[in-house]
Amino acid sequence: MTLLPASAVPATPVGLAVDVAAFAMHDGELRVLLVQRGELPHARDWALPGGLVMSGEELHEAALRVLRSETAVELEPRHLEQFHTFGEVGRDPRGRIVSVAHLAVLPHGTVEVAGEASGGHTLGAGWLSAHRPPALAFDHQSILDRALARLQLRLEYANLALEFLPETFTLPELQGVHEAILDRKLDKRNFRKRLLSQGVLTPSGERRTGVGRPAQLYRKAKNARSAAL
Amino acid sequence: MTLLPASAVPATPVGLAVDVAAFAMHDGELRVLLVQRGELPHARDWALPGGLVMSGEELHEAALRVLRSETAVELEPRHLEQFHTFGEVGRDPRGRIVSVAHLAVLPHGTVEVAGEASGGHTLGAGWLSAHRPPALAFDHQSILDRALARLQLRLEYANLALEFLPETFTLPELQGVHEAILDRKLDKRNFRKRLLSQGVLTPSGERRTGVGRPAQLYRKAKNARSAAL
DNA sequence: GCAAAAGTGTTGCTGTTACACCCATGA
DNA sequence: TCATGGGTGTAACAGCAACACTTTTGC
Repeated sequence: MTLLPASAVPATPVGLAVDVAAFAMHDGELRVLLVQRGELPHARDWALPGGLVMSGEELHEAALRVLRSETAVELEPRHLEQFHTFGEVGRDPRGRIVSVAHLAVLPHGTVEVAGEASGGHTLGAGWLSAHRPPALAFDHQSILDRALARLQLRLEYANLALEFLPETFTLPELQGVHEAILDRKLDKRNFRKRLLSQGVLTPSGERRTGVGRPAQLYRKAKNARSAAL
Repeated sequence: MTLLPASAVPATPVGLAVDVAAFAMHDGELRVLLVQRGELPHARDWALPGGLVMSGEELHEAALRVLRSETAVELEPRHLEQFHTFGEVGRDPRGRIVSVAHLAVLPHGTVEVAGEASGGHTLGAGWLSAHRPPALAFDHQSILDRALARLQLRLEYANLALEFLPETFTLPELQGVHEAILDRKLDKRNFRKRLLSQGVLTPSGERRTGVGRPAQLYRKAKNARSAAL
């Protein structure tokens, strides 16, 4: 910290931004929130929501603001976490911009509202396939890749899958979330054994009826971690 | 990214810095490189080397520059990795400074040279106990805590312990590095079994003689990972 | 009674822990 | 020969992967 003049902070010509990879489940698929750019560079391409950090603003506040302003919807993430900072010199043709990338998880149902929105500089917003997205602007594909990797990590260490679901849910539903995030099928018996032995789920007594045999409903147990490293 | 005017990058009044937690082994102990501040705030307190990022400079280049300029020594890290970005509004009394924290590993022997140095604004630099450091300036204790946690993680996922040692080393020496990083004793037999079964070590044929029974020397195998998430 | 989805156990493998004695060398 | 540190094996346990059939409901 000693290269800093003791007086005031010099305005370095390095712009600081946040980008947000916000995930939710829709149609049994993992979706990511993307905005379609309305201006150059990369006009009409899809991009992660992002924007410059303001001076009095915490990083996570900037992430929330950006999420809301670019989608015109009051999104309430269940989880928000910084996961990497992207600062390669050539990553943005407009100048030197370093971006702190965030991972957000939005609960079930969120996906309904954000079909069409119009921030100032976007053509719209949408929830698109996270594993097979369209071509993305800037280095946003790298950011998304890394966000997915972190999300997959968090399945093991925290129980982040729970945050994608409503308060009560069935085990097959939870398994579906894991499968969507990992992008592969899991064994039903092993999954149940593992999850139930962790003791983070409590049966609600109710059952969900519908097609086929009714399923036990569970909810998150009182003692559930959420953060790690 | 859409809150950015398409023209040029506005100079946000947010300063971007890097801080570096550089580790090395000395006297069988894990040490971290600290500089003693020569000016306010926190004059005479110890701090991690750090400084503002310049506009054309990659983040890791800034980390290397800061490491060198504040210690007046040509340090050649074996590993350098960004691990978290610290941006809390009140973390620096001089203004809004967001800092991308880096973890560096320096090889055995490095510790000899950096006893006394004099960058412009420091009283000196030194390698101090990483697990029991003196009081640190700003939020540098939080940064160090997180750096240690990441370093411990990297013992499992990469084989970062190897980077602390010279090209050839004995198994007890390697175990010593693990113990110093984890700050606890390990079982000799289990450690050997685990490391040898990983196949990342190849015996060099030579033995190290000295006190007691001579020890087999090993070197890093050709196929060794170094990075993960 | 049939379609659809929920639920259930066992076996083998692999990795981890705990634990105590003998071996090779230099002084 | 003794002090010093290097090197070795086994048994219990936990966690994980593979694998197929029965149960409950709605129609």
